Formats: sequence, structure tokens, C-alpha cells
Amino acid sequence: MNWLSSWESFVRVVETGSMAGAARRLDCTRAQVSKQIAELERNFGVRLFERSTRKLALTPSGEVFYQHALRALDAVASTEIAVRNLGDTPCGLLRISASLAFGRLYIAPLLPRITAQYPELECELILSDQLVDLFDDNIDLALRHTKAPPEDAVARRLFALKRVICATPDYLATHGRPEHPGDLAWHACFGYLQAEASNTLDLLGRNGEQASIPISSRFRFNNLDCIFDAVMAGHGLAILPTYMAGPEIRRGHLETVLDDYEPLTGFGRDLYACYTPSRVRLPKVRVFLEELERQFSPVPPWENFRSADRNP
Amino acid sequence: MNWLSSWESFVRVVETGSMAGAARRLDCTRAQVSKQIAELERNFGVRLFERSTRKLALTPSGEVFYQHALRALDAVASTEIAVRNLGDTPCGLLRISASLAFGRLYIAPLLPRITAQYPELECELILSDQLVDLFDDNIDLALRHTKAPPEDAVARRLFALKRVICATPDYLATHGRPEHPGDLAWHACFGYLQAEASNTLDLLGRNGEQASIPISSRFRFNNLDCIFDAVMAGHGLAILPTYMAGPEIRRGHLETVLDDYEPLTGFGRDLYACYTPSRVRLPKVRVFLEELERQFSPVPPWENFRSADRNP
DNA sequence: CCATATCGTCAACGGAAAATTGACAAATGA
DNA sequence: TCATTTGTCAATTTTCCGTTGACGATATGG
Repeated sequence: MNWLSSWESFVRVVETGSMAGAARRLDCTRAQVSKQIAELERNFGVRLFERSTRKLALTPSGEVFYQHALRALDAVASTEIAVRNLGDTPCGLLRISASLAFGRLYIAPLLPRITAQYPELECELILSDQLVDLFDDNIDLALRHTKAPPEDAVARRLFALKRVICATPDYLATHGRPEHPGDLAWHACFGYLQAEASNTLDLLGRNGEQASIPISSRFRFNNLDCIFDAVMAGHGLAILPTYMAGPEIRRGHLETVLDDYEPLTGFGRDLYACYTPSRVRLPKVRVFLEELERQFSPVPPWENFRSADRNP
Repeated sequence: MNWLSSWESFVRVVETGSMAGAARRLDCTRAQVSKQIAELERNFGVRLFERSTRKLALTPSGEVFYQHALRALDAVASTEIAVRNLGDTPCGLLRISASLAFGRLYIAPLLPRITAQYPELECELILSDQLVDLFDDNIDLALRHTKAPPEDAVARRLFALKRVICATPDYLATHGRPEHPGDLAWHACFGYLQAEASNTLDLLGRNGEQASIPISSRFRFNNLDCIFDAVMAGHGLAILPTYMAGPEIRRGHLETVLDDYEPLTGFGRDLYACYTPSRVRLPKVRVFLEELERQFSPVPPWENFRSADRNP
């Protein structure tokens, strides 16, 4: 039987408190977890869980095994980390996590480039706007725009993520161009729909004054691409990151409004590259970070969309 | 891939210095070891061995992995020991090592009895007159007659292993009965053939005097059963352990000579049960030891072959 | 100096142990 | 009460592990 897998399953069962829960986390069937636990018990000649009706409780033996197993698995993991970090050529599987829109636009195109450069490297791009767990999902590198990078991870600031309020020239011509934050209340204004979404749009003025305007739009998305498409179709205004709006602004398909105000979102102003401390020295992570800096530093390519005098 | 197996293979390769050697020790094919090492290197993205012509040399990365792997494997092993020792019902596989003759005669009959008593227990009896390694051969319990029990094992003295010089009545009638140690030189006398076998027969007299008589026999065995058969066939004298000779003596098929002298062999006078410290508390080991004591203590059944006055 | 044995490796095959599937009883909660 | 969830089991499929038998390369011995 597969030791590592069984032991990990056991630890997961202990931590989640149920086999079904562990199976979900481990992305396998309940039957397998059940069989692995049964196999462990058969091998050790010891009952690890007390299965009363529907509750799992660790037996004293199970507790002993749990403590030892944690140590052993940790030793195994630390071995792998230590050895893996010794190499100097990027190889193996690099799993990158990014948000849907940014990942599709600016990370996905990097994959063929980087894999072509390093023949032993494979890449997977996991696009999701939900928070992913670096450990659980085995993510080598997560690109996040967030206010507070996770504590248990190494967070490296890549660049500022600017946002603009914009709409199509057609829309502005028809509905009028907002000159003051208060004007926004009269416009169809799309906000990103997220769990803790506020119904207000917060703006930070040049002099530090803040304005909070209630958002009004009769359809909402949790997908930035949909918001972008709606804006491009002339359905209203939206706060868009410059990496999306920039090229369209330059081509004249979008115009910015209220340039003296900076939109505030729950995501913060910066994009971070996050990875677990154990992967700091991984060659594959290193070369990808270098590629990111080469692409986006000091100024990302999408930023030069307005004339120099208006670019602070 | 099978982590535990691959890591163990790697450690063995390091320790033996060659893949073929490791394969022999691990009882598998060279191809498998080779593939496991290659797989490890592929996974880690690191070269573990420098394969020049025909020598294997650890790379610096391999050295790091070796140190970590030792620790990790040790953690795994200690986990198994700790948990296995928690149970109280004998179960699993009990591997017993014993010498050919003694094992066949007195240990083998215990196996059906003990397995019948404990339904979850399986037994394997490894008979060999060669020294076995408790670790390498995964022996739970070794029965050895030796002068010096291994240092790294728990050795528990079970009982004295007496030996007698004997022959058939026919033989003694034909060739004469030796009255003094020196007389043995004129007889066909079979000694056990072992690596460091001396060609002499050493006797210890009642008063502490020692006699060393050259052994003369034109055929020799490294197998006690063959010696026994030869003696029973009237081909000569031999030193036989009482567990073999005893029953025949009582039935009158063999007679002892030079009863005032104790034959000295390289094996010492005592039978030990040896096991690694990690198995001290294993239920299966415990119950088998109890069975051994029940059978052979205080006096083994084969010892009462002479009349009480001659039994010291 | 050649013959032989041994070494590490490779590709293909066969089989054993995985993991999935689909079902079941038991137990919980609406 | 019914619907859901949980842990388990038997049967099936799939995966991958280990053997086999070969190869070139390289020591070793006569």
C-alpha cells in the first residue's frame, strides 16, 4: 500500500474530523479514505478511530499515531524541499495561481514563452478569483492583488495596480460626463461583485478627501471580463484596472472620468507574488519571478495610455 | 511512485555503494533500483549520483538527500514501532529465525499451535545456520545458541543447551568405547563444519582440565541433521545437542560416552532469544516468548534421558 | 590479450494493487 | 417522515510497479 498517501489521508481525517471531509479535501472518494484507514488499522493491529454512529473520535493509539505521523510527514516534506531547492535548472511542474482577468491577459501568454525556454519545465495556470490555499492546492506561485498578503507566505510586491473609472465615448456623450463624485450616483456603475462587496463606490481625492457614492446598476457580475464587456458595450461606467482599460483608452474606445480621484477597492493597490517559504529557492519559481519582473517592471506595458502630463 | 520504497532503495545504494549491491540486499532486480533512483532524480530535478564508468559517487545534492532521508525514514520507522507496540493482541506477521535442526524439531511444531491460538497472527520460520541480520531480514525473534549475543539486540537467555558425545551401541561394540579423551583420536568423529571450524574437539573435564583432541573423519557436514543421520547409521561418534540425542538415548538407540567431560563448541552453552529493542513490547513477540518458556522451562522436555543419579 | 562476469540502463510485458463506481445500512436533521 | 450524509463493501477498471531479457561499457582473471 502507499504509505505516504495513507498517512496523509489519516492526518487529514484527524484534522477535518470526518472521512468524507478528508476525501473532499484530498479530492478522492470516501471509499478510498475509508479503505486506507482500515488498512492502517489492519497493519498496526490497532484501532485508530472510534466510530460511534456518525462521529469519529481518535483512540489513544490514534493520537499517538497522529503525533508521530505529523513528525514523520514533516521530515519527508522537509527532505523534499531541501533536495528540490538544490537544483539550479527549472524543472518539474510549476503551478501558478492568478485572477481570471489578469491571468488570462498577462500570465497565460508567459507560459509558452517560459516552457520554451526551459525544456524540463511544465506549467499549470490556475485561474480563480476565489482565494486559493497555497498548501492545499499545491500552488508554487500566486499572483494576488490584495491589501494584506497572507502571513504565512512570502509576499513580494510586483507593481502598483492602478484603476480608473471609465466608459465609452458614446455613453459619456449620451449620459453626460461626471464631473464630481456625486454625479456617479446618476449613472449605471458596475462594481465587482464579491462576498464582502459593499454597495458603495469609494473614491480618494487628490487632497485626501474621500467620497462614498452608492452604486446603482441593475445587473452585476462577479467576473471582471463581463464588467469590461458591459462597459465596452456602452452600458455604463465601471472601475477597471488599467491592465484592462489601458489599451482601449489609448485606442480611444474608452475614456476615463474623474481622473483626480483614485478608486478604492477592497483589493488594495498592489499586486503581490506570494509563495510558501519552502519554495523561495525553487529554480522554477525564481525564473518565473524574473520573467514577471522583466515583463512588468518598472512600468507595466499597459500603463502608458495617457499623455505624459496627466501621468503622475 | 512508491516513496518509502524508493527512499529505502536510495539509502541502500548509498550504503552498499552500488545499485546491484543494493538490489541484492533488497531482494529485487537491478533494473528496479536503477529506475527508482532515476525517478528520484527526475522528481527532485537533481542528480543524486555521479555515475562515472563503474563507480557511484554521491553528488553534494545526493549527500543532502541522504542525510534528510535517513532522518525521515527513521521518523517513519519510529512511528510504526510506537503504534504497533500499542496494541495488545498479537497480529500481523511474526518472523522467527532459528537454526536448521533445532528449528525444525522444536520451533516448527509451535507455529500451528500459536497461530491457532491467535487468529490474527501469521508466522514465518526462517531456518538457517548462518548468521542472520535482525534488521535486514526483518526478523522479529531469533533463537540463537551463541557465546556472545549481538550487542545491538535484546538477548534473553532461555535455557542451557547441553551437548553429549554419543554413538550407536553397535558402533561402540565394534570399535570400542572411549574411556579417555585421547581415545577419541582413534574414532570417526564428526564435528560441525562451520566457517571458523577448528579441527579439534575440546573437552572440559570435571576438575576443569581441558583436552583438545584432533578430529578425524573423512566426511564432514555443515548440517547437524546429516551428522545425526551418520551417527545413527553407525558411522562414528559425534557431539550432538541433547535436544537431538536425548530421545534416542532414552530409547536406547544412542549411548553417551565420556560423560565426565563436557564438549565445548564455538556456540557456547546457552540458547538466547534475540530481538531488536524496538520489538520488546510487540504483543506477537511477547506471546511467542511466553510460549517458548512454557515449553522449555525450567527444563526442556528432551533433557530427561538419563537416570536421575547421573543428571547433575 | 581476449574471455568472462558484472555493472547500470532500457523497452516491453504481465500482473498486482491502486482508485473508481455503485450500492448498502445507519444516523442525522429538516 | 423523508431526504441527506456518513462509513463501508463488493466488483470493476485503471494505473503503475516489478520482472524479464536484452544492450553497451567496464573491470577482472587466466
